[in-house]
Amino acid sequence: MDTSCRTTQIDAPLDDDRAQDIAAALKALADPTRVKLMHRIASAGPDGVCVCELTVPLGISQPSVSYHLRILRDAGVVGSRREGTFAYYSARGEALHALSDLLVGREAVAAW
Amino acid sequence: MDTSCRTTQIDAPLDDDRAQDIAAALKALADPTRVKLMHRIASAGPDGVCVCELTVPLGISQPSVSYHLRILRDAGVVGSRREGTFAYYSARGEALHALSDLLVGREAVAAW
DNA sequence: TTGATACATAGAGGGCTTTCTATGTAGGCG
DNA sequence: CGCCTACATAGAAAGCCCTCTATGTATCAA
Repeated sequence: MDTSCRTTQIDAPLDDDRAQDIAAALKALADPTRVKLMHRIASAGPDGVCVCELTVPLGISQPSVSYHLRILRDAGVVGSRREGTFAYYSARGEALHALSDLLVGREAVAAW
Repeated sequence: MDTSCRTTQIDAPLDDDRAQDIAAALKALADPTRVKLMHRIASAGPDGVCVCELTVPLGISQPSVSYHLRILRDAGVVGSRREGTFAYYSARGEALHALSDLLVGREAVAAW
């Protein structure tokens, strides 16, 4: 008897580059500190939050906050704006929606 | 003149444990290999996909596939079922929806 | 029982991540 | 100018993640 696996797999495999991009976006959010940052940033209005409001309550050093904010910004999930010596970060709902849709297969480009 | 930061921050901070949980769930998906696995698993029907269908096309060793499948299962985004010597993995839409809702602030429990 | 197949687990190695301290840059005030 | 504040960057140390090979467990067939 033939005992080999018989699952039929018809779907095209997910492109390497696309998988990388998706993973990179998710990775940006996949850290407790950044989750907390996003919480604070997104719960602020569209004007965003001043960085100085983020440093103290998180219990990590200011450079660490800058490090994480950069990652969030590079991933496109937050935007930044300077005003004098202050920097304000705000959530980019567009990017978050795209990721959200991806998770439930609502994405235009085939995801999962 | 007072140049101190004036952003008002009224929201309650996000709980450490909750931030950890959210980050852990996202982290499970935040890897190119696991993104590809999810793509294949979710594009299969509710019966799931046989592991043997996942090992070959991903270009990594079988133990590595097992490693990633375990992470996805521990995170609750996939379920597994045994049938003889074969194992079938299927997507858990419920968990994926919860994460999806979280990203856009549609979550019942305060997130961001 | 003996052997083969499917999958999981263990342990090691290399690379990436996150943290810190120290320093750099830029704007506002006197 | 000279100093202070707000934020970013650099470099080092510690820990985690992902990969592999080797081995273990379970099911099925002969």
